[in-house]
Amino acid sequence: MNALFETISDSAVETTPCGADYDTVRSVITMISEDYREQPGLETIAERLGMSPTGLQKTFTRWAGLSPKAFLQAITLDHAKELLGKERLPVLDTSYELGLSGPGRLHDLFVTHEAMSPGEWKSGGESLVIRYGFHASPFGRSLLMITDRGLAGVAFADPGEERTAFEDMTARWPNATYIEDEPATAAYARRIFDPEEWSSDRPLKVVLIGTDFQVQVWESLLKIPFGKAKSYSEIASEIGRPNASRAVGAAIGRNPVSFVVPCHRALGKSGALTGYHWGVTRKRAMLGWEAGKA
DNA sequence: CGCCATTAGTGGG
DNA sequence: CCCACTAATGGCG
Repeated sequence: MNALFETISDSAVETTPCGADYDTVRSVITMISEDYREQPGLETIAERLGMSPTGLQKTFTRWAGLSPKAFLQAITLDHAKELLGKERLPVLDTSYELGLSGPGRLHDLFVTHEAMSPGEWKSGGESLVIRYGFHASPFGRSLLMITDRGLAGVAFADPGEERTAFEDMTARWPNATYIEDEPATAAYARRIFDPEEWSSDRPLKVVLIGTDFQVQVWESLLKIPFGKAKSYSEIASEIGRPNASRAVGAAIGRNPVSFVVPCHRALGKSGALTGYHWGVTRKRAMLGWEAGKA
């Protein structure tokens, strides 16, 4: 497929992922997945970005935990189908599965949640006080929004688009009071984006603000383990509306707590990445990033 | 067969 | 009316 990616052997790098790397990575992902006509190789991409191939390789690997080549494999249709995979129960070896349930969920961002129904945030969030701040994340700049009941919003922005992301979020609860409070949101940012900080002892408090249907869908997303995925129709069945897969898609698209409520783990039944509110490129990045940590 | 593109049916907001 | 869906269908290697 992309022969040039094989020319440079891996160099395992053990550094924590740095937010700035995402800009580089985003360009790479875009080039290899969207410029499919030319199929640029690592050397070409590095040149376009003004980097050396080895430098690019290092940056990419530091970010993803995966070489570009391996990353590419992790976001193919075949691999996506495997993520959807039918819980093939190894009938003979239950102990294996039990042993796996620990390490298998090692990398979950544990979340406790409560719902805030439209009745509660009536008239667009009249009495809702939301503090917000922008922070670096492995997926570009993120906008975090918190209430006294917990994390209410996570959005993403490409460079220069912060304003758009902010307006997107405030439009959801137009009458809420918004207070910039970066120090307050910074603690959340660290917790959310660094897997080292994930622990079941200290779950992250999230408040889901939406309709009953939406909240049901989002809760269902929270049950998908790290590094796995489900189809929209599976989720529809799970909440007892087997024919509502399209409505499920719409509800997932309205998920205000991106990444934390893992909307990137919802795929089309065929394994296709269909869509993502903050850009399919970012969805690819999240799935590939998870593949590198899983 | 497999891989598109098109169509019709779909349910929530 | 809009939509981050999907199963069915028909065309084309």
